Formats: sequence, C-alpha cells, structure tokens
Amino acid sequence: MPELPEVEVTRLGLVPGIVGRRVTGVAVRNGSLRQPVPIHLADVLLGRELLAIGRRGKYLLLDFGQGWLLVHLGMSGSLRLLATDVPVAKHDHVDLEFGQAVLRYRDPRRFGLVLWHDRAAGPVEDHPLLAPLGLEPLTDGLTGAWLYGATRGRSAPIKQVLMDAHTLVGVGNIYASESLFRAGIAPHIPARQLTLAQCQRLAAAIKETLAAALAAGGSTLRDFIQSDGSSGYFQMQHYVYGRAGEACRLCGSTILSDRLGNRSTFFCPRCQGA
DNA sequence: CACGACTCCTGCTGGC
DNA sequence: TGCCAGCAGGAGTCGT
Repeated sequence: MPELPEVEVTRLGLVPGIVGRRVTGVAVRNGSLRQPVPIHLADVLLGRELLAIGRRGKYLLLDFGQGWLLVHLGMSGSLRLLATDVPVAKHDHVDLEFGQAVLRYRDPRRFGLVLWHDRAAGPVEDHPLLAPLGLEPLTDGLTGAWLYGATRGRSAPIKQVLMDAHTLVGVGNIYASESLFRAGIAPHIPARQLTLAQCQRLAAAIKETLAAALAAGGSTLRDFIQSDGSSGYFQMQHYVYGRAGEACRLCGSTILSDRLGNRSTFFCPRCQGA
C-alpha cells in the first residue's frame, strides 16, 4: 500500500527522468477512478514541459506551469517510467508520453485519482482536496508539543487521530500501528488522555518510522529508472502490523489484533501497556 | 464540531 | 477443482 514514504520514493524516482521534458502523448484507457479523469487531459497537457514534481500528503503534484496534475495512488496505484514499447497491461489506465519514455499509471482497485488543477483556479494548495490537509510529519512542525495540542479535545482513539489526514497527513493504517508500537502507546486510548511525555515519544516515533521506511525505499529507486516494470514498492520489516499471534520482537509476548474504526489494528499488550 | 459508519474497487485467501 | 464470501484499505460523505 503506498503510504507517504512510497509516494515520496516515487516522486524522487521520477524527477530525474521526466522533469524538464515535454509531453508528447496522452492516453486515458479507463478514466473511472475515484473521480473521473478529466476528458480534456490531452488538450491541456500536450506539448507542455513538466517543470517540477511536488508532494502534499500522499498527493503528487506535477507542475506544468499552466496548472498541476494531481495524482493520488489510492491503495493499489503505481506510477512507473517505462520505455514506450513496454506492452500495456490490464490495469494500466493512464499514459503520459515524454518522448522515448512513458509515465504509466496503474491502479487495479481504482481508488486513486488523476486530476487537473488549472493555474487560473488559483494556487494548487487551494484545491479542495488539498486545502484541508493537516501537518506534514517529516517537517519540524511535528513536535510533542504540537501533537499534545492537536489531541486536546479529541476523544477518538489515538490511532484514528493519527490516521486523520486533516490533522496529520501521510500516516496510514500500517505506520499508525508501527508508530504507536515504537512509542509504547496502546492504539485504543482516547487521544486526549495522552500526556505531553507520551506525545513527545509518539511524535519522535512517527518520524523514525517514516524515515526508516523512506530509507528502505531509497534502495528501490533504481526500479523507477529501469524499465522492467517491477513494482517499485518495498516491504519494511514490521514490528506489529500483520503479525497477530506471532511473538513480539522486543518482549516475546503474543501480538494481538483488534478492529478500530473498521480497520485492523495490531499491538503488543506488554510493550504498549494494554 | 467531532465521531463513527458506510462507500468506492479488485485481487487474494480460505472454507466447503 | 471451483465457487463464493470475506477481507484489505485512503479518504470522502453523511447521519448523529
């Protein structure tokens, strides 16, 4: 599942290959994603130079000067840079050609997005999907004090607050469980009950977890440049996620699972005091 | 306002 | 072996 580290690794992998190049072709094979892919995409993109690739939360922002292409990978999406003769596969929904290379969007479950935001509509940060997004976790803004403030008055379980993109972006189901484990905090306790000391541990744990995943992804960067079509995603070794019934890597207790907000949740009852 | 349930979609897994 | 139910999950929407 692409979470923030995977999205950032995708961004880093694409920048050297296509920034500064012009769009020479556009193909939309299946435009029914979470929202329809704009039908005028070719009109607006053909001949335009890609100036930069930014990121906000899990959204990639391809800056074409005239506007931005917003890409969200959803649950099963991927963006790869391939040679133009690589055959199209079943769920390859959108192609952007840059001369000899093609940027190919694949998304079997079609939870993702490919949208256009024209410069005339204002800065991309004002896009209705981006404007309400919360804090970027890999910035200096994420501190124990910030997290303490952000959780006051929140009665929902801390794990759900961590996954709320309007509070904090980029922490999905996997890294929420992993970060809470690292911080030694039970996932189901009401967010407002966290002490400042716990918030400080948790803020540090979120950064560590994401940074470790980003580092793991760095070694897969080649996959984006090669045209072999390999997925480009990477599997970090998890402490708790997906390990129900197995032994905790730190204390040996049996990892438990639970459902929180309709999502599977994993934790160590001993390390996380639950 | 905050919370929780529901929804979109397809591939994989497990039970029979 | 085949069929089908259930699960996975980001994030928007809606009802309370």
